[in-house]
Amino acid sequence: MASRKTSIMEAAARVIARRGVRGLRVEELAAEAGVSTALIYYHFKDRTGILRQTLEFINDRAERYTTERDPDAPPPTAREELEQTLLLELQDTVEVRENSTAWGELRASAVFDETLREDLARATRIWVQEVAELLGVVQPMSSAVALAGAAERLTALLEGLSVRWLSGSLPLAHARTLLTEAIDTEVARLGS
Amino acid sequence: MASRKTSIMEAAARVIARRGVRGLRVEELAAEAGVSTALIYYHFKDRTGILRQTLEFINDRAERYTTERDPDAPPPTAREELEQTLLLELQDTVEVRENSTAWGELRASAVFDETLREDLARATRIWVQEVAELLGVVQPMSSAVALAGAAERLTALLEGLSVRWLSGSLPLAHARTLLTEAIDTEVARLGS
DNA sequence: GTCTATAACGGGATAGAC
DNA sequence: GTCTATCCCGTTATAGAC
Repeated sequence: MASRKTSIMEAAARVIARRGVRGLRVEELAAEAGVSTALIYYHFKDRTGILRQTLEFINDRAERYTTERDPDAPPPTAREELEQTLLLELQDTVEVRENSTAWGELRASAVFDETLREDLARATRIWVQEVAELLGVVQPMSSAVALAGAAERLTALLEGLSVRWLSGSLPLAHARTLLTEAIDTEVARLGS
Repeated sequence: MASRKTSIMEAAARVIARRGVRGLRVEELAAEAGVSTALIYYHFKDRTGILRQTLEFINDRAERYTTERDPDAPPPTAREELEQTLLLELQDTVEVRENSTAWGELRASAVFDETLREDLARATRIWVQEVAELLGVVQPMSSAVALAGAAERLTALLEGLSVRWLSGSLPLAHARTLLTEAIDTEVARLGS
């Protein structure tokens, strides 16, 4: 049973996807959640508290959708797993949109907010490491440096494609194609 | 002689680089420019006017630094020109920082602001086209589609690397290395 | 826990003198 | 053209009833 607090965070995720972190108005959030602003301040200390806890909430959800998989399907090959992991972030579903939007906002905000940088850098490092490991399974003979480089390029490219998609400069299908081709290229590069 | 208005826009560029488009406070801009807020409203109709004209001003400057070149140096090869064009955006100079920051802000804002999207998409298209043409000189046998794809990947990657740099997740030198390697890879891909 | 009503404040914008 | 002083509104945050 989703608690009141949880449903407020769900509403906050929707508002953030619509207005951005910096565009979130407590009053709009209250309307979206169907509660009063006072209740929001009761559950979250202040505006910053709303943001902090909601971003954490969104991050937890992201881990879920990133790892969930149909239990009856044949186990994916390493290459398939790599593609799926990366392409998952380029999907037009509510959750992915909310998550990518929030991530992009976090990234953009960190340019001007020192306090966000460490968290963001750490999360980025973990993500890059994850992709590097998948690449290592696909191309086991590659050096650690080469794997790290490929992973950094692929994840940075994904971030770039993602904002272009969300900002209306690139159709989703095309973004997916471009990313798939980049994966091909990087895998080939590691193999040569 | 830089007019008062111009020096306000220069100050605005600095404030934007420090606080972002959405973080610009007219009062802070006034302090930075050493004038009163009223004078700012005298020269620029309103906050939006400040932003519009300053972004235009920044854009004009960008074209200058993108195309300026030492007249005594030997003419660059097509490959060099390609690398220089892209790597120019990854430099720790005041102007590039201001410009990349502003571009990133524009990109991030467009996710939530319909009115920015068209301009941004057009600017992106022009930039991609430019890079595609340079790639075409390096690899003349490539199809238009392949060139466009490579250009889209390289410019999207550059945007991704740029925010990572500005948000403190990636040292500048490393970003440059990653981009150079990506250029290598894309050029090789076109040649194969 | 949840609401209504309102205080408090930050920041955009303007009036009017010089 | 430029300043000082100030208005005014949107938004965050809280007081107090239920």
